Amino acid sequence: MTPSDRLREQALDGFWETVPSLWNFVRSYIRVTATSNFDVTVEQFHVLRFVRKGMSISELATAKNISRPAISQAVDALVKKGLLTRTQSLNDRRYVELTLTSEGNALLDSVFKETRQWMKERMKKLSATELETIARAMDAMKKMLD
Amino acid sequence: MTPSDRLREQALDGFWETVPSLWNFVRSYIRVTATSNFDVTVEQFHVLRFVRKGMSISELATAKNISRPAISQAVDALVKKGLLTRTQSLNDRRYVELTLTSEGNALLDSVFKETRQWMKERMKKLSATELETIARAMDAMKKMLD
DNA sequence: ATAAAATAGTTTCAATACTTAACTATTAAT
DNA sequence: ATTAATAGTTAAGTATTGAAACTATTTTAT
Repeated sequence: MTPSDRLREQALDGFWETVPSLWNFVRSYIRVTATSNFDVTVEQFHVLRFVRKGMSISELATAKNISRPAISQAVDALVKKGLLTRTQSLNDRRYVELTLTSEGNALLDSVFKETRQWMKERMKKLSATELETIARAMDAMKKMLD
Repeated sequence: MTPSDRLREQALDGFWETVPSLWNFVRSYIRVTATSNFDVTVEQFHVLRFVRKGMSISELATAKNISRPAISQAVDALVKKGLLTRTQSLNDRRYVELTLTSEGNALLDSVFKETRQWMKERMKKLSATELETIARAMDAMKKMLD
């Protein structure tokens, strides 16, 4: 085991002790906020999140690892709720462009804003140095995605 | 906006740009490993994960935000697959103790080992300094959970 | 000590979500 | 000009989920 091997192990241990529980914690907060303030499930909320990023039906299916028909049906429900709209793409008419309605956008904005506020409050426990370390660590971790 | 307010904002931006996609990425890898090497869904895999932590049916339901009956039925499926067993607790006979079988333990070990190896490989892109930063950042982030 | 309340889990059944297979419409490739 | 590939939908069957009602056990209150 080389020294840099040991460093990787340490970072990895930290990752597994922290990220899954923290993300689960944040997700639970989103769940409660989204389902109590608005009539959407967490899954529907995440569909809206991906739609705002500009994802198509197929991309959504790949990203969420569920079938295209399942996404198509989830989109149906969101269209019925008035949170997004379908329009045929002009460039390639096989595509359906998903667009958030103003209600859909407002919903996402509201949930995100509230979650961010809650997280910022929790971050008050951290020192300036710790906050800087986190910001730098996040940049480094991004490289694992390429 | 105070200076430490700005630091919190920066750390928060980093969090949102990194953690959801990275965790999703890792989860996808686990999904493929668990479902292709073994006959379990990701959800079932996560149930096994929580069982190994010693969680009861009710705790599992709370942690995963689904109903007790749903967990009870998911446990049924895992018992039928020979991955875990139910036994009445001796201390409090209302409780059902969930225990992984050797097959269940082997499955978790195998998936975790493979995932860790894959992550370690990806971490080779990172410098020693970056790895140290990540390890320290993880410790700091843990404090947000209390 | 005993009745009432609370807790842990299960069963049943109806509602929801998901998958596979077959389909339409459109674009790309040979 | 066919053929193949891509994007999405529909339909039908399967599997997950949650609400309500239930058993068994333990705790609380009287």
